[in-house]
Amino acid sequence: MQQTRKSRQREAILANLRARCDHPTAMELYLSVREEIPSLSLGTLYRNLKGLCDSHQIIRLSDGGEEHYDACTVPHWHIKCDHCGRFYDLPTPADVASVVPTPEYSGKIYGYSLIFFGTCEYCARAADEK
Amino acid sequence: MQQTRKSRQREAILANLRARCDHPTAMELYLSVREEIPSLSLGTLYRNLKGLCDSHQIIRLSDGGEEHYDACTVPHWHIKCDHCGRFYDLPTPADVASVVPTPEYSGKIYGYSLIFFGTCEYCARAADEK
DNA sequence: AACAATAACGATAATCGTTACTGTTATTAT
DNA sequence: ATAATAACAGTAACGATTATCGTTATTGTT
Repeated sequence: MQQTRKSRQREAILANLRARCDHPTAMELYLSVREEIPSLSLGTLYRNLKGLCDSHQIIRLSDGGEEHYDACTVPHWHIKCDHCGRFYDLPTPADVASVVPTPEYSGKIYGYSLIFFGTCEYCARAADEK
Repeated sequence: MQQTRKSRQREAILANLRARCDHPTAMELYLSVREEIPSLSLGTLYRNLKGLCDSHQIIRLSDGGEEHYDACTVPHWHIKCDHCGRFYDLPTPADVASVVPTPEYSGKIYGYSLIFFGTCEYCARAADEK
């Protein structure tokens, strides 16, 4: 069995991720949590991220390359910026469940990931200013 | 400049991917194309996959772990199976562009990736039979 | 409160998909 | 045919993630 006991490390990781508005990579999160727990091991971070994902306390965002993590588990959409590679939340319809219909399928579907591609507002603005 | 000349290798890779209905990983595609061109190098495969993606001739499907590739560039949705890890096409609304609205956003959005999660019909059937 | 069982840790090695490098081959324009 | 160089095969390097292992800390039980 895993993650049956509480640990200072896991609580710090989850608290850190919840406190921020970006969608950090494992390394970004690692460097940040290390400011509170300098002895934190990278293996511990990955192990806890995996457990937190498995227990649906956090969400993993994928688009090739590094994974990003999000502590907000309410269904919402993201944009992945081509320039800076970061993920940002998008204003998501309140009735999000009815906007994207679950397709007819003989298997089982329990959720989805919707990632828009483009240029984030910050990179777009920077490009305009050139 | 890249991919200005044609090559037997790239043509074989693209033809192979177009001829199949699954969404193979790089290694699955590699093993398959090697049956036609035994000398094919893995580096050549990756280099061409990258170029074909950049020129929008094929699509890359990501959900952590390995990348999968799809030669069908018409917008359509996928399901990623939790059990076997494979991607499958989903019946996608004909008016797909109007189903998912492009969110209000001050950056630029040019497309999206919609991946449903669940159990594919084959794995779901196998589980029922136990 | 001390003890025993073991989940979780820190440190580090291993894994593995992907990318980069290097000398050779093949395509394309002249 | 020739020259320029894109693309290749083979292989080394890279980097994010996972696994291993001996130690530490949490938790239920005396």
